[in-house]
Amino acid sequence: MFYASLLFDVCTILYGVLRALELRPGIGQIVIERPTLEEASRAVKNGISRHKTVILAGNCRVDYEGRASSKLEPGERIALIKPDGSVLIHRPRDYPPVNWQPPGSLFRTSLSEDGLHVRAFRKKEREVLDVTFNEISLLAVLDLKDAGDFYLYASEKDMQEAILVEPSLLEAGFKPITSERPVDPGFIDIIGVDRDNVLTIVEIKRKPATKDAVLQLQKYMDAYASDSSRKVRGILVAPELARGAQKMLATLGLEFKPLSPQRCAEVLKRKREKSLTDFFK
Amino acid sequence: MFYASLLFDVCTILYGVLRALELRPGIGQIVIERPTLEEASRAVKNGISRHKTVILAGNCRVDYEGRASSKLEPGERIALIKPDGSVLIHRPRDYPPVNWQPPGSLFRTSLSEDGLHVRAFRKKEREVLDVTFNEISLLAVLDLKDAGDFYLYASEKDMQEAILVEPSLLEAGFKPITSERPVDPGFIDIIGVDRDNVLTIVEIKRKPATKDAVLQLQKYMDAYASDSSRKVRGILVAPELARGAQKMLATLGLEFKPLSPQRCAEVLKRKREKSLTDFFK
DNA sequence: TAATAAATGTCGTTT
DNA sequence: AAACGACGTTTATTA
Repeated sequence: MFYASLLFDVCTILYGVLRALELRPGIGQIVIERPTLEEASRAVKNGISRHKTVILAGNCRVDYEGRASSKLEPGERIALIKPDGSVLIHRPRDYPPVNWQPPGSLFRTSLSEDGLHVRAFRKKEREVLDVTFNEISLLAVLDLKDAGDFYLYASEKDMQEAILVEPSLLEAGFKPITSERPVDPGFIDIIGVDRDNVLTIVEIKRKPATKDAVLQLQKYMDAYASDSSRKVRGILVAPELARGAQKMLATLGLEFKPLSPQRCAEVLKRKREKSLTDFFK
Repeated sequence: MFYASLLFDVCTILYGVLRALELRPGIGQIVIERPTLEEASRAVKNGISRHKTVILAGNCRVDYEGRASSKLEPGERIALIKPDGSVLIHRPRDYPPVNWQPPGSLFRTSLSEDGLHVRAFRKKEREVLDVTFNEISLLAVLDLKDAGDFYLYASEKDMQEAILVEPSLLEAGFKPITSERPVDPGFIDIIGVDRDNVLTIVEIKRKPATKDAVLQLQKYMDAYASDSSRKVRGILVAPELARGAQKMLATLGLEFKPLSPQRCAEVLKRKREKSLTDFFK
């Protein structure tokens, strides 16, 4: 056990020495556990100037001055500095960063008797973020290559909007009248009339519609059937019908229109592009 | 050079072996560069179950399914997993995470031929975040201790609100009438009457008030003096008066009330606590 | 550049 | 549990 520990320390020291001499080939990243503040200072400066992604973990205090002021007393946190000039200070809890600076920030790194200062400031906005580390447990300078495409498919709300701007997504001749109409149990997604002027109630689900969804639509139907003897159609819109929903739908005399959130997203995108094209011609 | 590289590799391997055997004493954190997926899997599982903070950097794809759906194609990112069950996926650019999961998420980590899967899900919200790493450049399991207090001092808006809910912050007997009133050049922060029913215009600054602030208040005064012969008081509220402002203030017959954003923040906090107390009694 | 609307907004407080 | 408002909101879109 003792020898293992000793061996480990020897390895760690050699590792550190070689790292400091930059003798490790072809890595493109720097990772140092418990670096000295001097080591960290050099690496951070170098990393920021070369537009790398820098991670610092350790004991720090944080001061912010801008639209408001804030002071965060010492504790162990993670600082994430990105090549685009954004900074995030994360405590070991909570989703939002406790302090931050948006992209475009400028940096000044310095050493003092207090510790390692990293200052991120935006001149125009007159905002300054100051992080002072007095102990660093982890330093990482990473060279992240990320060109992956990001696709966000529509939420239920977006599906609703897609049908409103392109009613033929539901069926030819459909005309929306209102949306988000409050009724007894909740909100009807869309109310409109079909090509034959028949009142049509639309319930939208972005996932395979279950029996619950069918019942929900039926409730809305009941609310309308009660105060009117007019014929009313009910259409359930969803990417697909879950098992069991088909039979219930048929029993209640309701209809189903398959529509995927992806499709809606595409239609909305095309509409936006079209309106942009129209604007320029 | 060759020997240095070789030596480095030997150190790295020994380091890894000793790490795997958990023979390193008294560190409380695990940091591995370019771990195997198996190593990473074990460490991540262990780290999450023991409520540590986990950082993973490397090539991954991300899928989200919940209120919306999203797909992020492969690229190098940083995953931050916190002890409170929050997850953040950060690309090497942008302030907001490209994907995330709020606190309270549950985790399932697994290995497949695709790579290392980390799934963060919230059952109640029916939201699932899936991150799949096929290559990991850095793994860190940190034991962050953070009990530091965070103080956010009020913004100007908050100072306004503090005076509105606790008018005696300005002076005894003050009664606010309107806030954010639009006038010719902009908005008057607060209009009210003092204990003698004299119309009072209040301009708030969260920083030492400069001559500009005095002039701004004077403009508002003029706007009111023009259509009324009533006596009107003008009070500048700020933590202090900047050099030069004192004389101008006296010349124009305006007044100054020192008030710090900190003080306002305290008052607001106490008010909130009080309303909470009232609720329970 | 300023104003407006959307967000997987999140995060509180209040009803 | 749902509703309402605030946020150092941030972000993108549009005039």
